[in-house]
Amino acid sequence: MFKKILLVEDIDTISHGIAVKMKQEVGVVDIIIAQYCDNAYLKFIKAEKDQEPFDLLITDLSFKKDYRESTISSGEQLIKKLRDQNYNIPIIVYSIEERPSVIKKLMNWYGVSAYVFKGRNSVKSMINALKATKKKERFISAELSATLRKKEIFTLEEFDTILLLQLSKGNTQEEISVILKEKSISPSSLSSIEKRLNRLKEELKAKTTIQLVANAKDLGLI
Amino acid sequence: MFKKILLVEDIDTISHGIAVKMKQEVGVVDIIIAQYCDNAYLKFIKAEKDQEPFDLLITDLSFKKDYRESTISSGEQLIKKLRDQNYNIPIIVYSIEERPSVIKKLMNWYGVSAYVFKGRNSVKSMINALKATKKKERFISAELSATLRKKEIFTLEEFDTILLLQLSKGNTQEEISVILKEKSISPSSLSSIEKRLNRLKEELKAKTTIQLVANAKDLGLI
DNA sequence: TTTGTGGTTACGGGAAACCGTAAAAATGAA
DNA sequence: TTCATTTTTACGGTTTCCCGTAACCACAAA
Repeated sequence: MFKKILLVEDIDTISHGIAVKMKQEVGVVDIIIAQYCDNAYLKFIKAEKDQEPFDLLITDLSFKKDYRESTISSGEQLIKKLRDQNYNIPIIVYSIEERPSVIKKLMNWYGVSAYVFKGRNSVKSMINALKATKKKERFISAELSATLRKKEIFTLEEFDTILLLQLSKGNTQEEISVILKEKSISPSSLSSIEKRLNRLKEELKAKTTIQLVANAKDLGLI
Repeated sequence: MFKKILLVEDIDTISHGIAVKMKQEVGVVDIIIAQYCDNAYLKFIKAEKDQEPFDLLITDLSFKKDYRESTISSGEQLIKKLRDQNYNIPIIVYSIEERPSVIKKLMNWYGVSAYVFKGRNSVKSMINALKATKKKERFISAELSATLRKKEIFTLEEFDTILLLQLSKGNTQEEISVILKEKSISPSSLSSIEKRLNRLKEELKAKTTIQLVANAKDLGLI
């Protein structure tokens, strides 16, 4: 099994929980914890230079901001940075993120080997992810594999995002029309705005514009 | 220190992490973990009946939904249910929630004794929370106490909450008026609804009703 | 060229929201 | 009880939103 693991996770109880369980259940020897992405990157590079590289990276995606300023602020950025420098270390992502588009991107673009969902069975999932990764196989938590297959992904175009954001900022449709014209974004007419909002209402099953914005907020689209 | 603790937390790595650390650092004897609120409630009641009650409740606020159907779906609902039945067990909330209104509500309305923020230092915070609770003192994580003092908090009356919720569900003001009349909630006239919405818009600095609902969502008021 | 298609814009009528005013009802104190 | 104050309701006028229709434009296929 893996000997030296770099675990990137900001919430301390989670990293402790993982470390303990991994040692108990899988016999991992050495787990180094980093609470910031920047810190993780430095540790990774240092280990490479010292000829004592990590053989697995487990990372969260989102990290809380605090007083420290950071250049790498998300797990995705960390992964990208490593891949851009041609480090092919196997990576397991451990996150509450469940939007298919995000997961697909990680698996397909960055060659992440496993995606473990932070949930009620994540210890078992993590063990399976480790085993699969060891065998150079892919792994995705059971809770997600279903939704990944089923749900077609619904993403907003830039224009839709602008509309919803402007509405949530308190601008009327007419004001938005003016703003769009000023920025010379096309389309900008009131009609087009209305039409687009209608389409969005259908897609997000909203009766009123208020509900549309509320739903968009719930789904994390804005 | 506390002898028998009920820990309500859905993500298994977190509950493991807490359990391990609490036993190591504070010498807690017995930690029972519940991954669902319903389950937690049942365990709590059973312990009371068996004359072996818990002497502390530690709970998360938000829980993932899965195939199981649940009647209590959030930590707040669980707390409310216990308090409504006059159980005065000390409660520590452990959550990533950082909106002041939510925290204030828990501390003031439900008499939660400590609020621990899920972050990089939450183990230490949790230990301090336990100590404070033992001494019947209050405790709030350092990261939060600052923001709590600064921002003055705005809490809604029940009527306001109904309005905003109905709006976010896609009902028009007229429909809401009908609904209120059916439930014989006073006031129920369109005029009163309009007036109340105007007041809310002022208080939440919203230009439009859409922004009002969006802001309310951001602040965790609905 | 014509024709068709997809996207944008313009416009008009009806619905809902917005805003001010005033009457009616409820509340509370003397 | 009376009187004053607050809350709730009713109503009319204006704005914004909503929705259908139709014109306009660019582009591509025939």
